[in-house]
Amino acid sequence: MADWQRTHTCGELRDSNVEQPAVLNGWVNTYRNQGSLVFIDLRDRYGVTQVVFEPDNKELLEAAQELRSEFVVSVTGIVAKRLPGKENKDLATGAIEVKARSLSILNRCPTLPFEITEFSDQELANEDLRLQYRFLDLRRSSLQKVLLLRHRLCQVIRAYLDQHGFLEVETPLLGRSTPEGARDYLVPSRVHPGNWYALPQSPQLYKQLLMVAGFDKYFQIARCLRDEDLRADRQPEFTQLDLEMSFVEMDDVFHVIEGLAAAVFEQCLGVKIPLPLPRLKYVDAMLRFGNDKPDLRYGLEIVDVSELAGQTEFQVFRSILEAGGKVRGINVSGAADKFSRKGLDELGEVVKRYGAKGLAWIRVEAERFTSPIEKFLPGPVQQEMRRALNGKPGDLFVFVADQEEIVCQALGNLRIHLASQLKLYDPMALDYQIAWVFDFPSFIWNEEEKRWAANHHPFTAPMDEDLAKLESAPASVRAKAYDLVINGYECGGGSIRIHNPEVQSRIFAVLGMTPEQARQRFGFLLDALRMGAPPHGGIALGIDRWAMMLAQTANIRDVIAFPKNQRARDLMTGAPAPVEKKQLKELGL
RNA sequence: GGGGACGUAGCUCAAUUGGUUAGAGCACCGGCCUGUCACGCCGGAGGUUGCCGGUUCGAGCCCGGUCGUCCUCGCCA
Repeated sequence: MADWQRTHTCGELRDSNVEQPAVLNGWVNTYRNQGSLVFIDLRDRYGVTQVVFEPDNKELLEAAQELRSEFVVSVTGIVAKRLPGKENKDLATGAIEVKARSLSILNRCPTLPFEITEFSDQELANEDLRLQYRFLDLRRSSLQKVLLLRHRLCQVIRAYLDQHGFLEVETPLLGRSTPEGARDYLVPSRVHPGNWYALPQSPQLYKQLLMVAGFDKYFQIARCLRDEDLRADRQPEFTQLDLEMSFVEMDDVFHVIEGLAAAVFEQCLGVKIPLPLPRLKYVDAMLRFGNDKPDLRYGLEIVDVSELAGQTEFQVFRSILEAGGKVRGINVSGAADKFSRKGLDELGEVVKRYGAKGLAWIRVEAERFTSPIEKFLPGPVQQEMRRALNGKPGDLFVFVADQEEIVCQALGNLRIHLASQLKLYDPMALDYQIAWVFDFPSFIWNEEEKRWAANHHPFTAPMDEDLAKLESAPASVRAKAYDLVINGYECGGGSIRIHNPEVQSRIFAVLGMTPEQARQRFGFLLDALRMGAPPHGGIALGIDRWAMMLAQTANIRDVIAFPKNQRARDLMTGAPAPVEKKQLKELGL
């Protein structure tokens, strides 16, 4: 061992180490020069330890005075109890300090583009600057904590699934493009000019083939790539816990994942998740929350008042109902005096962003309503309305009338907006409302391409009782598909798969694929289904989003060591970047 | 591709209605300091107000364009 190498980390020295010699390696976190006395806080990923340079060794003191933030140093010294009253209770190592005997500067550091040390009252530097120098940003303790949490998450998953008999298997990154679904990232083949690999959107087909091969419990922590536009919770490459089981139905998948979720929150955060998790049908989620991934940390449920609206004299309501639309509302409890006319106008702007024409509102008072539409509401209807929305004096009712899809979108997003504006939940509380959403429709109509598209993916099994309606009424076919929702984020999704080649062929047909196209694209799957495929199903959990939940951040870049920016660029390396002509030539491009 | 927000010192921000030499804190440099811990005190340096153009006696501020970043709609089986 070289004489500069550490004997302890910067987070481990305690009272019990007093009078022992120690060598610490780390970064100068802060530097305090008092003339004849220099203190430095030495930092590594385990913690911070105070080192003191005293005047008895003039040469060493002078060397210490050269130190600056983020120098990498090795300090040899003796662990000492701090002077009485000088302990630092904010520091795990705060009872002691290291009295330096020698100092070796392993590397110097210029003034950095931004400061590493985080202060509560100082904003972080711009994110693009921090992404450009991600290796510096990652020195921040809050990011180190997040990556630690993410590591713990993956360790808990591996341990749990191993204990439950799951086998971790890797599947290819270079595969075949499947035109259904997201846009593929393509990789040109040098050996086969004009031919292309696609990077996987998910290991979906491979894991099904593993089931056919008999690996009845499989998992993989797999990178997935989709060439679509980014969001605060979406990166072009992301990580899924991909999992599949044979001889199972929905409840079996739910059971495994519920146990896993409980283990994750217990072991990562010490939070107990009550099981079984609540289950919500898709139609109910859309009705009550306007959203298939509802945030269940707060109320503000949506109530259908179409029938009552039909009994009013309000032409806006009546004409929309006659056109087959819906009128739905939310009781914003106790909010009657929290919104001025201007505030209500702003809520109207929110719903307009989602296609609604406007927002009707009622302030609930003891005896009557105050509202621009009050005069259109007969007394008995007002009483019924009050009852339907469980209105009390001081409440605010808001309504959107439109086609059902727009009502859901508008009120669903208004609900989210209101909850945030009225602070109906604490984003920093360890409050996790986890639920299953199931009973999804199998197909959605793609107006642009004038065809049915798979709502989940084309390998999702329809409900047995809906099989007969596959060709005659695709819209009414429900799927054996399910999503796992945490605090308003879709954190997982899966399904029972089709294991019957005929059903699979019928699905391809509904999706507008000719048998020849189906065979050309998915022949290997159809063969596999013919050759002894067991019933199977599974799920994929979004690891990045789980990490976001654990870390309580709304930004996916916070939980990825080297993320892309919103325009899919890596600001640190500059990728994507041009390549040499020679490289293109080799690829026949 | 559409909508919105933002861009001022190395960093975070300020700059009244368009009006003097664009300020502050942190960081940086020099000096002082024997118990600091976001040390303190004194002094100093640091600016193409993203970029281009326009309006004006005068632009950080108004207008047009452009670049960049974030949020969002579309998209994400």
